[in-house]
Amino acid sequence: MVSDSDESADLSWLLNDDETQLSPRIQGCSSEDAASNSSLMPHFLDMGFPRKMITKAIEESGDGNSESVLDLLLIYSSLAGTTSRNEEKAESDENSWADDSSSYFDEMDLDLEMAGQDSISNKLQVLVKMGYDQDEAASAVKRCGEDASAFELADSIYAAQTAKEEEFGDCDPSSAHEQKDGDKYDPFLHDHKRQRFDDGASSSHRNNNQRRGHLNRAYGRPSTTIRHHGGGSDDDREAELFLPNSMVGFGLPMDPKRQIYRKLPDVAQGPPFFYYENVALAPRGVWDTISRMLDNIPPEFVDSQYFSAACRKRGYIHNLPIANRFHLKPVPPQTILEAFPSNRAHWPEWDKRTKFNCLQTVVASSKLTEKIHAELKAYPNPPSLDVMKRVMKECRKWNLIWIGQKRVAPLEPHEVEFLLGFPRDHTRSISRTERYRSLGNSFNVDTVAYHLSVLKGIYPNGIRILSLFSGIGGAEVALHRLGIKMTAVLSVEKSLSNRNLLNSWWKETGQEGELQEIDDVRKVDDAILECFIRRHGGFDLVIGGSPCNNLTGSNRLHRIGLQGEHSSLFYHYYRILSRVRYLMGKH
DNA sequence: GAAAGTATGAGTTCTCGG
DNA sequence: CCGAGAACTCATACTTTC
Repeated sequence: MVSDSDESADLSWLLNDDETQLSPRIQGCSSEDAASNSSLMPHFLDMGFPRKMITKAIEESGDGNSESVLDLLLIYSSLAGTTSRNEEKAESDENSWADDSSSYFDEMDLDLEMAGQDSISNKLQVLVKMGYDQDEAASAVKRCGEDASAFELADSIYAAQTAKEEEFGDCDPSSAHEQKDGDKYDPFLHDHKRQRFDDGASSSHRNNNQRRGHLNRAYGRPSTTIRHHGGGSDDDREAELFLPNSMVGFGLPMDPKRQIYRKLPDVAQGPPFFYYENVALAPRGVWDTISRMLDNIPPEFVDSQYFSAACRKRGYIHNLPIANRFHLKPVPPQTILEAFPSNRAHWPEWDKRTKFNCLQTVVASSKLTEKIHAELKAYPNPPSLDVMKRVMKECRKWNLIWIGQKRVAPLEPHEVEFLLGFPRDHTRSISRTERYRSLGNSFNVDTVAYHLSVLKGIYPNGIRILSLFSGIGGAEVALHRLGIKMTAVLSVEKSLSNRNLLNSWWKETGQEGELQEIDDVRKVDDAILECFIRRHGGFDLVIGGSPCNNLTGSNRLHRIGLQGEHSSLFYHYYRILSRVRYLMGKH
């Protein structure tokens, strides 16, 4: 859920005013002094990084440039699994950030090794608790080795079970390649054709071989990513973040058997629960960074085509339970013609689409649809293969529907609302252009509701939420449709018209809870958070999707990654979540 | 000044035939 | 296994219209 139209992000909260003059000054003096005197310190402290970590990062960065310092901090965080949550521990434990820089990485590695080495009996116990057979668990240990984490072991058992199912099940191997419309759910845990994400080194790291070596060694620990253990030794490879071939996440409502089990790192245990969303097809390394910042939790990649008649490939990082999810009712139409039956009469046979592509923020011009109409009128029915191909290309690109003989048109705003799971005319209060933009930036309600459904049992008396980048209120609508009462909502949204829209919806739907709206994530500080926590006792859920403008392929001009003007607001999501955890721990 | 209209690819993965 | 082509993507900048 993003409102990015006018969201101009600067990084002033982590930069100093005279940051440009900072580097020569730091280079001039030596080590600690420069670091501790640096005015970058308060900014990074504010983000929740431990003081010693920041000192180390400033020293190591050499040039004192805030971006490279931030990069280093991200790496350290991933190595140490450190967030502001264990800030006090890190601060008080002198050894955790030893002054001897030469031993720094060794210590990190040691810590991680220790963390990964639970006793075997403990792991077996966990697996049995997860519902696995003792024998299955034992043979998984044999397969994966004694160092494997409980999560890896569960992965292995699951893969073995699924392999067995496919071997003896009723799957027709010949149909395995007919998954054009994605009705075959590859359990992504043992999909060998998965796309590969970068190893986590951002472009600014690529020329630093030494640093990258450390990164490769430590990144993708069992606790953070799924790792394969094939039978042969050459099947073993470095753990990396993968984008699954079919994005079914941790299981789908219509396929309950394909659930996976996961164990979250202790630091990630809720409450507060959190839920973060962004585009799945981001530039290399982006999801690695986001995952590292958010407790090293692997993203759940889901294509909303499994929930509606439109594709929407998104990644979600959250610490919600994943057992006993349920589907929002009524289940929306799953194909284009089920969604818009009245268009069937005009739909030519040669348009084989059953799903729309991703609903974006702008729609086709009338000039284009007129051109298509003119072209089709000039030819007999059916048109030549060549014309057909050209028309279909435009139809797919712009999600056009057939509204008359040889006539196509873009979806109406209320049709987009319908496909995304919003009530009709949810966005009627804003201009047509703005409706398309806000809807294109929004959640798919059914998908998000499926993930959030587990909260219903946990919070029968209602939840208190912090909604960042609220947009048109996809999270709120999802919770409302699930029948989860919102006792208090702190919503942050840049666009005034979207804020008004959410406010109207809040009143119209008779919400009893309190809705507080803020216009900028950069304004969300401890004072605001503490005020809410004092009034309401805390937050149960921190939810939001930060701007994707600099990540999406649709952006031809500024697809520059997480450091982009808009997408860098992700760091505020991280900052605010960290502060919420810290402040709630204090109370 | 707000709203609507229009031209503007790259980067990456997927597909399929050899 | 490999390579060429198809397919897809929460958009931006500028102009025109109202």
